[in-house]
Amino acid sequence: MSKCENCIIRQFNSLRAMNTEELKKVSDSKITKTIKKGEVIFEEGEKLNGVYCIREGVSKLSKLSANGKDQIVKLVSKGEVLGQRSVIVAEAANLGAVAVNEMTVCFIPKETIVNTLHQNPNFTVEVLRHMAHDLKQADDVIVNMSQKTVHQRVAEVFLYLKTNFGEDKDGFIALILSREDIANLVGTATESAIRVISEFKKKGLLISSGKKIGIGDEKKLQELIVGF
Amino acid sequence: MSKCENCIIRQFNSLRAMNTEELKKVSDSKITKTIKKGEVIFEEGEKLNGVYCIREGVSKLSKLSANGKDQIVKLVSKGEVLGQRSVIVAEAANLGAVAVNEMTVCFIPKETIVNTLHQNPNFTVEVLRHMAHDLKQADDVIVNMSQKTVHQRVAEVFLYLKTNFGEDKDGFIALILSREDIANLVGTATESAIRVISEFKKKGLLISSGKKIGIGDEKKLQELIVGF
DNA sequence: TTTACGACATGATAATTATCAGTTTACAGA
DNA sequence: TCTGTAAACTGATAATTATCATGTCGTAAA
Repeated sequence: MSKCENCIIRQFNSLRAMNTEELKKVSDSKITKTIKKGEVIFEEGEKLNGVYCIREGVSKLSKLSANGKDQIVKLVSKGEVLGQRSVIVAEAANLGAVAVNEMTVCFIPKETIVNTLHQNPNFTVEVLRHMAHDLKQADDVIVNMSQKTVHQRVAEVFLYLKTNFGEDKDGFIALILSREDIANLVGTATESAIRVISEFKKKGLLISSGKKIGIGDEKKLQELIVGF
Repeated sequence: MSKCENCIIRQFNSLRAMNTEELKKVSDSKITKTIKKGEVIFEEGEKLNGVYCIREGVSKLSKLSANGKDQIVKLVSKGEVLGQRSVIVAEAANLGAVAVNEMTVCFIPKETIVNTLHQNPNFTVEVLRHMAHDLKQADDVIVNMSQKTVHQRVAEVFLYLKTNFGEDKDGFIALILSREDIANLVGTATESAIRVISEFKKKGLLISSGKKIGIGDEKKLQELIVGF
């Protein structure tokens, strides 16, 4: 079993504020699991017994709305921690988490987290910082959702995907998402998302090959987002 | 000058986790101000030198979007603290704050907050709890914005206003907002908001007299929100 | 290879929402 | 009281987006 003390993933999240002793506790109590593409990590409304530290892969956090479709609120990937919020406030998960691709995660029981929270102020402040960052991002998403058109939001999603997940050698975005996922991320109907993508392809703003999609003209996409 | 130790407002926010000594420091360093309706407390992008604890009145937190209108992200009122997020991560304010009505606030310098954050874990955890709550709410707003119609969002806003700000003796919501503010809260054009309000009035879902608006049929509004 | 199915795609149409233009109303200040 | 101005409102129309219906394509299982 690998040791958390040596895990480089830790550098990217709040666990880096833990001391050696605390990390040892985490290491001893953690359970590493692999999760297949499409598998549910936890459901909306589920009580969580711990958090999931992502070593590999990407998860979508989404919420089902009354009309039957689910809105993807955010994508979470390598180095980030899933379920932190719910564990801290000790309430049921507000969002559901599903694996977008094959994942490797470390499950850390809530006791380990909560104890450290009350004993190590540095850790608490670090978690607070992350949460503050998430909150800012969420506020920005609210503004985007309510003030931008579907065209602009689609453009934004692809630039976001590029900067956060990178490109392969052929210039396609490394993270493969279904059109439906893209639509759920944008907050629009799947058909609408497909239409906009086709339009962007025709105009050279995007390129694609099968399910792979890449940025064709980043500058034009940027211009489109801010409004011609 | 009134003492923070005796301030009941404190009971509602994270300051209640401070000890006597810390509260004394806050009390000594705080500046009480009154802010007139429509006045700016801080602007989007401004560096904050402290937080504002609201003793009286309501503030809207909003963000200007490229198309010229600003989206109200949330309303903050008595007992809540403004600017916490920006002070904690030491970065410029992401949202601007404007007084919706006459306000009384206590300005607390950032040093006082930051110092306590590093010294009193209970305080930090309490702030974290509040932030976690805000994050959940923000996530819910994202889902509402992208999945609900303008009609549903208008209905939701009025129920929200009723539960959070109460009603006067005639059954009107205690907080008076302009139609433009309501539109900015809903994330729609002012004319659209006005039209929906008129429609709801005709159907008896809302009642109104001048700028005052009240709930006419709470049950029907609820049904409308979840989708008949 | 054939079959079946799900994801992708496109057309036609309807529903929702924004925009523009103009009118009425409320109300603060002269 | 009169007057000017901002907010509230209404109508007509355009733009955006959703929905339904249908067709194509690729791929995995038989």
